[in-house]
Amino acid sequence: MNYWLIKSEPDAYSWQEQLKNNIEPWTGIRNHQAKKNLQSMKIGDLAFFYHSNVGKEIVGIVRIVKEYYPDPTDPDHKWSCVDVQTVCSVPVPITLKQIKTIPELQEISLIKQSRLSVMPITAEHWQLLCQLGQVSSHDIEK
DNA sequence: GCCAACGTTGGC
DNA sequence: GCCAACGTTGGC
Repeated sequence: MNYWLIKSEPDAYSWQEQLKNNIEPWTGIRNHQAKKNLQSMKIGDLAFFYHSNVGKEIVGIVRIVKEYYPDPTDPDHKWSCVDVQTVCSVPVPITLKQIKTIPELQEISLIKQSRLSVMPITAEHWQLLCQLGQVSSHDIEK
């Protein structure tokens, strides 16, 4: 079981839309490092849903429900995507500002590689972030 | 293969 | 709106 964080600009695709859609193909990734991360995702993996640019906070949790397959939005058929399903909202959204104040979280890619849109999160960081967001373990059971 | 110029992301 | 950090393109 791996943990991830995926970014979306709410102007382009927001958590509110994700709540409505429930299952959504995570398309449009056009960066090699992000692609590598998408490729490593397994069914059942969990990912934080982060609002970049507007909000700048972790607002939800999704589960990977379909592994790496060709991105239908790529005319060149070079890039791929995964499907994610809504798991739950984060009761208390975790802001970037807050993350920056926590010494244990200074190493996460969200801070160290601010441009990366799909990144791994360690189990330790995942647990800590869940505590901060007051996500109960009951919320993320299958 | 190097590097300058340019484009994009995303925080501030 | 600005800018830092990348990524990409194209001339040499």
